[in-house]
Amino acid sequence: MQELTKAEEQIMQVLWTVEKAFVKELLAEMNEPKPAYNTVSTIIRILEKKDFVSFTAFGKTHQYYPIVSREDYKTQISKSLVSKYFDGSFENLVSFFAKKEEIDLEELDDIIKTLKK
Amino acid sequence: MQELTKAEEQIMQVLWTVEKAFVKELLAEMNEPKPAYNTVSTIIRILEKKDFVSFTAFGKTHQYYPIVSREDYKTQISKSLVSKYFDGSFENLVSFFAKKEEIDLEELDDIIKTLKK
DNA sequence: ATTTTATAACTAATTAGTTAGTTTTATAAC
DNA sequence: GTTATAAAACTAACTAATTAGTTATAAAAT
Repeated sequence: MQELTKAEEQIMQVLWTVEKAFVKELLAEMNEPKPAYNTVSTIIRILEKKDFVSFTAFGKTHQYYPIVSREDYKTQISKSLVSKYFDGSFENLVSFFAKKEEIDLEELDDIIKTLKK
Repeated sequence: MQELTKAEEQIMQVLWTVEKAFVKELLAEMNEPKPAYNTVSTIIRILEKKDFVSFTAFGKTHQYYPIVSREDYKTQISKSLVSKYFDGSFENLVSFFAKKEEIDLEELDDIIKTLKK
């Protein structure tokens, strides 16, 4: 699986949210300043070539949908972050941010208890 | 703090490891295929402009060192990941990867116990 | 003092990514 | 059937990033 560029990621985030969409609909979901219709259209065709999206054709128009899930993509990029900055260990990441008090220990404790059941 | 491009990040990773270095030394630390000396030199000057590195001059030659720590940078990019993919919550990230069994629950429990002391 | 060497600085060339105009084509409206 | 419309496909222009050659300059060697 390849990495997404900034512009590609932006489109994917929208598509992951709406699950399927025509270019026009993607554009509608985007924040100002909106890119040109053709810009979105170009990027989605790049995403097609990268095998991140596919489409169903309705006559001439295409309804696009993700073929890489948000979950799979976030798994990949999280792992890449952990490998580059936390020695490949999620435990290191947790302990790093727990020390910085960015993670609540009680809450974490609850999460573990729930998962252990 | 700005984001690093791929090439910039590569140089920073080396510099963070060796703590201070002349261009020649950075190059020596890099894996094949090694870039040209001038490539490294250019990138480090970009990093200078971005305020990621500074240097001490020895006559004409510069010994570069990071002015943004690895810790600060990894904090930033981790937060950016969490905000984009985990709804801004580290707890979400932990629970996501715990469910995928990428994080060992016992180990996590130990970490929490240690930190609570 | 002149030549050599090593380095930073500058600059040019290339490649990757982004943006949007133009063209083509299928469908819809008349 | 011709014209209008809307979308994808193609393409060009632009911007950002990468790579490395050329130049200038300071220090070292002779």
